Amino acid sequence: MSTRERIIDSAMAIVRDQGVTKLTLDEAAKVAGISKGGVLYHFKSKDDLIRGMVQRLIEQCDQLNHEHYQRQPEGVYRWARTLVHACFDPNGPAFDPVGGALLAAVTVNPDLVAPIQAMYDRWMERIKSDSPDLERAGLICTAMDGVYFQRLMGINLSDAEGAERLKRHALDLLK
Amino acid sequence: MSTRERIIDSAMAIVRDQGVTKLTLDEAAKVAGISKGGVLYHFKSKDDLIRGMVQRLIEQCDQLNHEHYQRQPEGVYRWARTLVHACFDPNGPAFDPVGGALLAAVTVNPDLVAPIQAMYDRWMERIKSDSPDLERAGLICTAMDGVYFQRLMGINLSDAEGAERLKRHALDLLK
DNA sequence: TTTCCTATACCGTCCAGCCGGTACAGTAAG
DNA sequence: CTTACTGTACCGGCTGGACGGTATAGGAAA
Repeated sequence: MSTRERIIDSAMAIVRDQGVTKLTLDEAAKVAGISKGGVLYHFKSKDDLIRGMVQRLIEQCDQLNHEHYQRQPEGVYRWARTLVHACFDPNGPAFDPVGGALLAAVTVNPDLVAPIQAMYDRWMERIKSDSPDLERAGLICTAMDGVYFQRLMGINLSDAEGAERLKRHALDLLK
Repeated sequence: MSTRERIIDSAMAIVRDQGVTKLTLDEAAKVAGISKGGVLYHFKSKDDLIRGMVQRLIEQCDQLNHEHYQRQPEGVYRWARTLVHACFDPNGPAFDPVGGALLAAVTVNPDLVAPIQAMYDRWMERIKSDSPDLERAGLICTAMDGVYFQRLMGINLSDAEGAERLKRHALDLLK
C-alpha cells in the first residue's frame, strides 16, 4: 500500500479511536510510522489531508453502493434498497466509522463537506429514477442517515437486534 | 439573565456562527462581554462549559417535546407524532442549530455525549409506551435523526418543500 | 545526477488553565 | 456609625505546551 494511503488510514484511525481534536499532523505521522515532513510531502496542509479522507470516504461509499446494486434484483426501489443494504453492511464505511472524515471536515472547515453534498445529490437522482413513491423512499433514506448519525455520535436509539428489525422493516416497505 | 446563562448563549452563538474550532474561552468571554477569568469563574474548565451547553440543549429539547405533546390529540403514536412535530418546529433547537453543542461535545470529548444518550433512552421509553407498531415508530424517529443530522452537517437531501412533504408523510404513517 | 521521498530542526501563533489582584457586597462586633 | 472581616463576582496578565507550517538536508533508486 502506498504511503499516501497509509497516512489516510492512520488519520481515520485517529479520528475513530481518539476523537477529531487529536487529529494532528504529528499524530498522523506517528501512527503512519513516518515523520511529519513525510506527511506534509504527501498533503500540503491539514485541510488537504482531510480532503483526502473525505475523498476516500466517498469512493468507498460509491463502490459499496455499486456492489449492492448489482446484487439487488431488478424492479422498483432498486436504488433505495441498495442504500439500505449498504447502510447496514458491516464491512462498509457506515460501520467502523471511517466517516470520522465527515466530522473532521465539518469541524475544521465546513467547506470541505461540499463533495459529500455532491454525493448526496447523485444518490437522490438515482432514488428518484426508480422509486414509484418518492415520499416513501425519501423517508427511508433519511432514516438511513439517522442510523449513520447515531453511529457517528456514538448514540444508540436501539440495540443490535432493534437495528436488524429496522432494516427488515425498511426493506418491507420497499417491495 | 444570569452571567452564566449569557456565557452559554455566547458559546452557542460562536459554534453556530464561526464553527466549533473557534470556540475558545477567550472568544466566549469576548462575546459574553466579560473576561476569560470571568468565564473560568463560572465554568471550571472548557469541558465544563460544553457540559453546560449540552445540558441547555437537553432542557430545550425536553421542554419543546412537552409543549408539542400537550398539543397532540390523544391516541396511539402520540409520542412519535410529538417527536416529528418537534423536529420540524422552526423555533425549536432542531433549527437554529443550538445543537452545535452536540458537535462541540463529540469533537472535544466523546464522553460528554452521555447525557444525550440518556435523553434518547427516555424518548425511546415513551415511544414504546404508546406505539402499536414499534418498528414503524422506530423507523420514523430514526428518520427524524436523519433530518437533524443533515441540518447539522449542512447537507440537504431535499429542499424545503421536500422536507415539508417528508413531515406530512411521516405523520400520515402515524395515524 | 536527478527525482522522489523522508527526517530534523525550528518559528510563530494560539490557547487552556492558573493566579494574584480588584470591587463590592453583606454582616457583625465594638 | 464604623471598622474589620468574609464571600462572591470578575479581571487580565502570564506560562507552558501544542500545533501548523517552513526550510533544509539526507538518502535511495533509476
